[in-house]
Amino acid sequence: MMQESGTETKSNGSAIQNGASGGNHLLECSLREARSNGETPSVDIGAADLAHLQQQQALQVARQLLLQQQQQQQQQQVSGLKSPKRNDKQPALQVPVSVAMMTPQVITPQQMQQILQQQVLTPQQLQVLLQQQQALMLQQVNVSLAASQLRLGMPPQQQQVATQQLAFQQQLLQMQQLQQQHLLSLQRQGLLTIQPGQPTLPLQPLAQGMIPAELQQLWKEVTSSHPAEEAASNNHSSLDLSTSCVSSSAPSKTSLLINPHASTNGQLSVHTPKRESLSHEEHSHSHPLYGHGVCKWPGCEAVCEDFQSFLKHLNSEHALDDRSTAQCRVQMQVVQQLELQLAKDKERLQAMMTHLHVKSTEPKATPQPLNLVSSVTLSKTASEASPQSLPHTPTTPTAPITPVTQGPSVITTTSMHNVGPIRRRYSDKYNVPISSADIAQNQEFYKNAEVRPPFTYASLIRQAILESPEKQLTLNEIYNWFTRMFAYFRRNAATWKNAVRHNLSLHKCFVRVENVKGAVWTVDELEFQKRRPQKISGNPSLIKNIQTSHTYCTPLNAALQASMAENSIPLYTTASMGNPTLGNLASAMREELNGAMEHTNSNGSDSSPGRSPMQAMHPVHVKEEPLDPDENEGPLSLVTTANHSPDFDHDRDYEDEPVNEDIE
DNA sequence: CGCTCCCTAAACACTT
DNA sequence: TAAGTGTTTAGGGAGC
Repeated sequence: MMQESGTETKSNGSAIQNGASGGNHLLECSLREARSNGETPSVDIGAADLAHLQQQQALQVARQLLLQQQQQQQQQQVSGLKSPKRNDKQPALQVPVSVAMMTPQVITPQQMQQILQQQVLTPQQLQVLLQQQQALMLQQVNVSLAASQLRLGMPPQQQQVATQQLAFQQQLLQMQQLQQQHLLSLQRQGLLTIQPGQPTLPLQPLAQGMIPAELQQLWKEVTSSHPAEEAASNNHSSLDLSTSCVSSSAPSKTSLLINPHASTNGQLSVHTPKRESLSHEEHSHSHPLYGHGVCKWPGCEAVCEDFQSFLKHLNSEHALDDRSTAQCRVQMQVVQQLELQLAKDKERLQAMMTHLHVKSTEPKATPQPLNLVSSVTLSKTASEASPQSLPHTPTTPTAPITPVTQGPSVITTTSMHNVGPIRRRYSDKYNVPISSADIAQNQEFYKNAEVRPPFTYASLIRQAILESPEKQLTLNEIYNWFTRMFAYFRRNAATWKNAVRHNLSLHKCFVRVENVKGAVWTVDELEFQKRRPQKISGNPSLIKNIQTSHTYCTPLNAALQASMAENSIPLYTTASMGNPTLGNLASAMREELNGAMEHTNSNGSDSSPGRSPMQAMHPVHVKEEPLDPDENEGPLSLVTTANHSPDFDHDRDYEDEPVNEDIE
């Protein structure tokens, strides 16, 4: 029925311009890529810095204990965050290290030693304290996350801040990695032994009042029994420390100088006072305790002109004595606790990933959730996420997640690639909002698992087209996109291809543009938006989650985004293709949701002020085929970055598979 | 219950 | 002629 008019519309629509935002797109993609790789824009953290971090932790531990002893009970849940305002112009996460330095604590080296020698630092205590500190950091991260989520609605300056916060998060990750390396090295050296039975404490949401700076101070006091030297090193120390601690908060500013020498996997302190080892390492300028002209002994940071002087300093100041021993012990425990914590976090991560992967299958009450994922691809996906994880997830469903993710019944193709069409799946998902996390994850997931994506053909087609540099694709290219992005579509080509064609013809939102070489398909965003409204209306949960800020064509990017928009979020506009960073993906998604909300409210009245889908979107008359049959790389790469899945490469498989057979 | 969406299947015409 | 591309029609499930 709509056909007739549709046909005409289509031809007309083709006259529109082609919102080629390719340039932007690429740029942003590269940005995203960088971020997604965990690369910190302007800052690097060296092992030395890591060492500092650990030192601080140790200090905190020690001090904490002292306090505990002195005042019986500690107000464990101190006022949450040290840094109240995150939205300030200042990098939200500044750790007042330098400030702390000026306010010496009252812990003498003797005290510290005492503590250490008395074994006051039980693993549990250490862990608690460490966790508290970590919690603080996590809080900071969360805050920054929250900030980033709001970014879209922020003024430019604030967005910068948010960006910095992102950088901070990445640094944290880096630090964790480094710490891990460090721990491993320690283990190798036999300096660290892990007690298996050690209880692990749950990460506490609220951080103790202690801040890194204080720890730093503590360390200082404990270690610096040499006023003169301390004075000399003070400058440095404060600088270095700020580096290690604060760097994150002000990446751009601080621009940490990580000395290359110090990049020795953080085999710091533990390496200590062994002369043999010293001489051993003498010939290598990369002494773990020496870097950047500074002694890297925990809390020391004495300036040493050259390696020789450093050795001298090391032997004289950090000889085998009680103090050094105590410090070493602290360090060991710190490391140990960190390791435990790391293990725990890893476990948690596994569980999370497992849950996310399986969850989609849960709702279906499928006999074998795991099997949903094709045996072939599963291995891949699963292995990435978690080794053995998948199986036990059923139990994990947590309140927040499970309900939300419930919708998309994943149809397994595994055994059913012949079975093919499973209808209800779609209906299920329609009303189920897909969380950003889901999407992000699912993207990879669908690429590898032969699970039917919970998106309509229309949305997928649209996404495919929008992701292409020219915002237009030939039918064949669309096919390719499907097979690349979804393992599921590497099967039953006849079926889904027919569906694709059907959708292209049926929906007015898809405009066919005649080309010299043939025809390409473009998206008429307006039309597309029009048909969205109804679906979403029934999505209370979605609406609930939606916050505010209308986003104009937020920068959602990934293929998923489109799908997302399709399924639950109407507002998606191409104009938004210009996209921010991966880090903002989540926030972007949220924005998307917001948009959807509004859209819903306005019920398709594509009146969103900020966006102008048509302009940005509409295909211009195409005179020449933008993409070669095999030019899929173009759109593909975009997708890849967009998906923030750096490892997109690994889904090469799609190429060898059916794709070829389908595509001549 | 009717409407609308969406999916799948398939027939048919046209083009390459 | 075969294959690919587009268009239509039909039937069915599902949510509102």
